[in-house]
Formats: sequence, C-alpha cells, structure tokens
Amino acid sequence: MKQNTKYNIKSNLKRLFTYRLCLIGFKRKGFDRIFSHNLGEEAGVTAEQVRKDFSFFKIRGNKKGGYQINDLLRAIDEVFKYQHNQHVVIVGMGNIGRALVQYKRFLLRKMIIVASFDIDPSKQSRRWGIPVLPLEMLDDIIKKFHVKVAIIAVPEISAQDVLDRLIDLGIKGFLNFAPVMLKTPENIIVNNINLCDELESVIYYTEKVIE
Amino acid sequence: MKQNTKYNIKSNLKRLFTYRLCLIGFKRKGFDRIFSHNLGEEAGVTAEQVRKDFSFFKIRGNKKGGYQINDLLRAIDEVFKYQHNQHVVIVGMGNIGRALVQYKRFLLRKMIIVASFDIDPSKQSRRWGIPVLPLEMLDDIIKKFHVKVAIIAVPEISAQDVLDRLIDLGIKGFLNFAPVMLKTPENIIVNNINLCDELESVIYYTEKVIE
DNA sequence: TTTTATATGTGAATAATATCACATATATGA
DNA sequence: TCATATATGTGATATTATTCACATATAAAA
Ligand SMILES: NC(=O)c1ccc[n+]([C@@H]2O[C@H](COP(=O)([O-])OP(=O)(O)OC[C@H]3O[C@@H](n4cnc5c(N)ncnc54)[C@H](O)[C@@H]3O)[C@@H](O)[C@H]2O)c1
Ligand SMILES: NC(=O)c1ccc[n+]([C@@H]2O[C@H](COP(=O)([O-])OP(=O)(O)OC[C@H]3O[C@@H](n4cnc5c(N)ncnc54)[C@H](O)[C@@H]3O)[C@@H](O)[C@H]2O)c1
Repeated sequence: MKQNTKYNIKSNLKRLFTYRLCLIGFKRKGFDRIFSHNLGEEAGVTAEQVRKDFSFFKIRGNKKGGYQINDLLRAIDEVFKYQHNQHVVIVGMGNIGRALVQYKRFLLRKMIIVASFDIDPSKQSRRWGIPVLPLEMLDDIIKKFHVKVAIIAVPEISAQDVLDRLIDLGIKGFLNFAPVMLKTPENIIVNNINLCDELESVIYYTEKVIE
Repeated sequence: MKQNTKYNIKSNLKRLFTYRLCLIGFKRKGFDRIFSHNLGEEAGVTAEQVRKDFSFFKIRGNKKGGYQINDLLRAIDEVFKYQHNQHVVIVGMGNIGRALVQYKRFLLRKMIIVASFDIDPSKQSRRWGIPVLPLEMLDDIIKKFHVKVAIIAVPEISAQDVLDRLIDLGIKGFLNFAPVMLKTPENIIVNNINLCDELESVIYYTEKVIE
C-alpha cells in the first residue's frame, strides 16, 4: 500500500480547463477566432503560456491567423477523449451526494452518474432521478456499466472502508469529498476536494490583502 | 477591472492543510510527537519539503526531538489566525447551497455561515437552520456581521452580477461554484471550485493509468 | 554528566515551470 | 499576385520549486 496518493491536477491540465471556460465565454460573445494574447489575458496567464500549453497537448493554430475557437474546443475535448460517455457511481447520498446527483452539468460533459449507493435504507429510493441502492448492488452496477470512477461522499469515518471496497471491485479513480488522507495502492487516482480548506484559504488571502 | 483573477492556492499553503489533516490522523492514533519523515510519508512529500514548509511559515521543531503534534496544530491555526470567528454569507440556496449550509465542519474551523440569500421567495425561510433572506438584506447582514467572504452558489448566468454586487457591498473574498471566469478588480480573491473539471481530470488520469 | 546518535534547519544544487526572443509561416491588404 | 505585418511555435533563458547535503543542536543513553 502506498501511503496516500500525492496526486494533484497538473497545472497545464488545469489551465486547459480554464481555457475551455474562456473559449465558451468568447463564443457566447460572438467570436469565432481567438489569439493566444486574448485568451491569455482572459485566463490570467501570458500568451506564451497559452501557446506552450496548446503545443504540449499537440493543439496547433495558424501562423498569423490565431486559433478557431471551435477547433480549440474540439481539440480540448479530444484531449479528454470525448467520444464516449463516462459512467460514474456515487457512494453516500447525504447533503453533498444529493446535490451532485442533481447536477446537470456532468451530463453535458458526458459524465453519467449511473447509480448512487447508501448504507441507510431510508435513502434508498428513486426520488432523485437516479437509483439509490444498497452497497450490495455495487458489484452488479460496476460490472454492468463498466464503471471505473467513483465519487466518495460518505462521512470521513467510512471513507477509507468505502474506498478499499471500491478498489476491490475495480474502481480506479476517485473524487473524494471526505476530509481524510486516504491510503491507496499504486495506480489509483484520488482527487481530494476539501471545501473547508478552500474556504479557509480564501479567508487567509483575503486577510492578507486587507492588511 | 482586472481580467479574471489568476488566484490559485499556493502549493505550500495547500500542503499546510494536508499536514493538518495528517496530524489530526496521527493524533487520533495516539501519537503526540512526529518527525518530518513520518509526516512527509503520510502527506506524500519528502521530509525536506515538510521542514522547508514549516520553516517558511516560521514553525519550528526541536533538533533531534521532532515536532509536538499539538504545537504544530496550534502553529498552523496561528497561520490562519484562529483566534476569531469568521463570518461568511452564501448566495444561492439551490442544491449546492443547501448542502453547504448544512456542513457542520465549517463551524469546527470557526467559519460561520451567518445567513444565506436567494432571489426566489420560495427558498426564503428558516428551514435549514440559518435564515434564507432576499438579496435586499445583504447590506444589513454584511454590515452587522462584518462579513468579508462570500460563497457564490448561483447559476453561472447570475454569478458575475452577484459578484459585482457583493464587491460593492464590501466583500473581499469569494468561494465560487459557478463554472465561469469572473471578472474582478484588483485585491479581490476568487477561489473557483469547478467540480466538473475535477471529476473530468480524475477520468483523464484514470484512463492514462489504465492504458 | 558526558557521549552519541539523530532530526532539524538551511544554503547549494538540481529540477521543473514559465518567460523571452525570434525564426517562421501565412492571413490580409495593396 | 506580391509584399508585409503579425501571430504562432519553440529553443534559450530566467524564475521558481524541490531535493540534496551537511552543520548544528539536543534528546536519549550510558
Ligand atoms: N455537506 C457538505 O456541504 C460537504 C461539503 C464538503 C465535504 N463534505 C464531506 O462529504 C461527506 C458527506 O457529507 P454530507 O454533508 O453529505 O454528510 P451526510 O451525513 O449528510 O451524508 C452522508 C451519507 O453517507 C451515508 N453513509 C454513511 N456511511 C456509509 C457507508 N459506509 N457506505 C455508504 N453510505 C454511507 C449516510 O447514510 C449518509 O446518507 C463528508 O465526509 C463531509 O465531510 C460535505
Ligand atoms: N449541484 C451541484 O452539485 C453543483 C456542483 C458544482 C457546481 N455547481 C454550480 O453551483 C451553482 C448552483 O448550482 P445548483 O445545482 O445549486 O443550482 P440550483 O438551480 O439548484 O440553485 C441555484 C439557486 O440560485 C438562486 N438564484 C438564481 N439567481 C440568483 C440571484 N441572482 N441571486 C440570488 N440567488 C439566485 C436560485 O433561486 C436557486 O435557488 C451553479 O453555478 C452550478 O453550476 C453545482
């Protein structure tokens, strides 16, 4: 067992997401062509950074002509292999789990939450559009939908157990909302979202600026 | 107006959060002293990194004796100025907003959501423990509780409007859940949480590893 | 009390990232 | 069609972050 995965979203990948957000914005405003300079300004990075990033992901523009926004968006989608839908399960249908299963935007990006799971029988229903199942059904669903990625939204005390069980069932990547350092074997991806830390860091920097 | 804040949680600050998580874990297991080596292994960084980070934040241990966990936790709290409570407001009481106001862990870190706001009168109630108010009340509440930080949980189409209005009312820092690049003046901190991107990056790395 | 083994703290070395600078290709306009 | 201004793409350079290496202090043992 590897002591906690030190996975962190690589900065050039993170910027690619930002670029996409900006490009969608530009498109909405009626642009169909963009230069690295404009995109950089919008994304808060230098134009060279934009070009280097695109270059890294083998995305090419036209000399002097800049980039076609649609081409860029398609190329970015290509990086994320958008040809096929991605099936995801979520474990824990408490406050955060319920919010996530109702989040429509996952679908727009072809990420489909095929089922959710909860230990509490009172949560097991179809109230929220997708089935909420007992954990015994995990194996079936994971096999049926070839699920490789799961969202962990259980209390921190249960997070490691849930993770271990999911790994046994073949899950390779996790989005984890429980504020604990999870222990994982090699080759398992865990992306930890810690909203307390995120809010606290805002407060930290806010106070720094104000002082 | 500065084109979108390129704010990003600095990596040494981010690691400080991780260390805290690990330290709490060690404490639970009965330890009261820790060495940079142990903490580094748990946090997924080198021992030198741990020491450099502590050194950066002026946190000191004892030569040969390592660090007292309680001292470290206190020192980390010191970095985040834990003497006083921090008041926060949240705008948008939809799926994600409702999850957040019920999140008890904010309180443990002395971050108090004093009120939430929604444009929809049907959401305005006291159902969720804290008052859900119309936006007209923003000014009053912000003044009364000296609020400096807000959580934006409104649809992306409204996010910029809400942000501008909050800045006018004196808010300096934001945790933003809407997937848009917000435009801000100087000295305003915006920490964007984009859960689609986070899930997508897990899928990206998972596929990379599997291949 | 003295010795010694060992963990810290930090400059120096290295690695990783980002910026600069410019050669190159080509859209655009004459 | 041709000339030219301009944006890309990328080596070279600078900056930033991490790791190495070791001098130093000191807990623990004798
Ligand atoms: N509520 C938030 O806004 C929020 C924000 C950030 C992080 N989180 C974290 O997300 C996790 C869930 O938070 P929440 O507020 O939704 O909590 P919650 O108590 O509302 O929900 C937890 C759910 O998990 C279920 N559960 C418990 N053990 C389980 C198990 N072993 N297997 C399957 N299901 C199990 C419970 O029945 C419950 O429905 C926690 O770790 C929390 O710290 C929550
Ligand atoms: N649901 C999720 O799990 C999730 C996850 C990540 C990000 N987000 C983002 O968070 C935001 C909210 O998502 P949601 O799912 O809670 O949406 P939602 O539609 O459930 O809730 C939005 C709420 O904002 C209120 N609102 C709209 N305009 C407003 C305004 N100008 N001022 C104040 N309140 C206003 C609405 O009345 C509604 O109650 C969106 O930007 C979404 O993309 C949601």
